[in-house]
This record gives sequence, structure tokens and C-alpha cells, in this order.
Amino acid sequence: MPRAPQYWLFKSEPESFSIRDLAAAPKKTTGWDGVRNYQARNFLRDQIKPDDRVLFYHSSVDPPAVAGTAVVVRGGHPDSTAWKKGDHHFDPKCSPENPIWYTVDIRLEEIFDEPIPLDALRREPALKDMVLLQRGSRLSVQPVTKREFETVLKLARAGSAKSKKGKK
DNA sequence: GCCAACGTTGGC
DNA sequence: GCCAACGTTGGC
Repeated sequence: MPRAPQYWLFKSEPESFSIRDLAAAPKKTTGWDGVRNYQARNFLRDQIKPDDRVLFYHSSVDPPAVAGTAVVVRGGHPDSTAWKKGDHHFDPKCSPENPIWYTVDIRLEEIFDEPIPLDALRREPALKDMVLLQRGSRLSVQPVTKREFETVLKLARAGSAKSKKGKK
């Protein structure tokens, strides 16, 4: 039995890597490396598989927002930036034999016409249990339910229809 | 730039 | 194993 796709939210500060950077990358694909948190690592290593879907979230910008979606093209594998001296995410405890940190590859699926700002997510009752919206939550890789994922897509479609009507 | 919330580190 | 100190995240 094939496993049903699962859903995730990845945070990125657009100043360091935005969804447009993903669009500009070769094959619109990037390795999601540099995650240095054990809970997020466990998701990357154990649970995130090809064909899973990802909400691409822009943090530390005004407004914080879901900018689009991506699809996982390669599941968990060791994050080699961890043992590259001089890399911003270098971790001296790591080696190829003892990788500690993991990454997955994702490919751009869609950039929303209108990003869905955080406050719009908060106003949506169907999203009230989203990990992102919980007090104190700051996991950079987090699970999303199928219903939450589809609700965000619905908001994106609605926002896009409105913006087209409003323009010229 | 502030600061609340959270994770990690290290002395004991 | 506790917990204070420190570092980081990320919304505001």
C-alpha cells in the first residue's frame, strides 16, 4: 500500500532564502539544510517522504506569511553542511559517519499570487489547531494536517480571485 | 529593537 | 538530574 502524502510547513527567513530563491534554483529544487533542532530533525529524518507537500512560510518579515507550496522530491538524508568547516551551520560534533543532522529536497510547486498573512491564518477557524499558531511555537519544520493544508490553499485561491478583480 | 518563549549547555 | 545562564527564534 502506498503511503498517503503527508503535509508540512517549512519556515524560512526570506532574507536568507525566499520562495523566489527556490523558483530561481536549478530545477526549482533545493536541499532544506541547516536545520539544527532535534524535533525538526526527527521529522526530516524519519517522516518526510517524497510526494509529501510543504507550505513555504516566510518568517521575520512584515507580514509573516505562507508564500506558496512545494513538494518533497527526496526524503531524509544526512545534511553535509554540518561537517563543512566554515559553513554557517557547521557543527563540530558531526561527520559523515555520525551525521546527526538531516535534510530533505523540495521542489517549488506554486507561488501564491497573494501570500496568506499570519493574521489571516489566525482568523480562520479551521486553522485554530495549526502548530504554527500555537503560543510559543517556533518549530521551523512542523506537521500540518491535510485539512489545514487544503484550507490554506482555499484561502490562497480566494485571495488570488479578489486581487485579480481588484486590479485594473 | 524589544522581549516572551523555548532549547541547550554546563556546573554542581 | 536539577536548574541557572545563555543563545535563538520570531512576532510585534
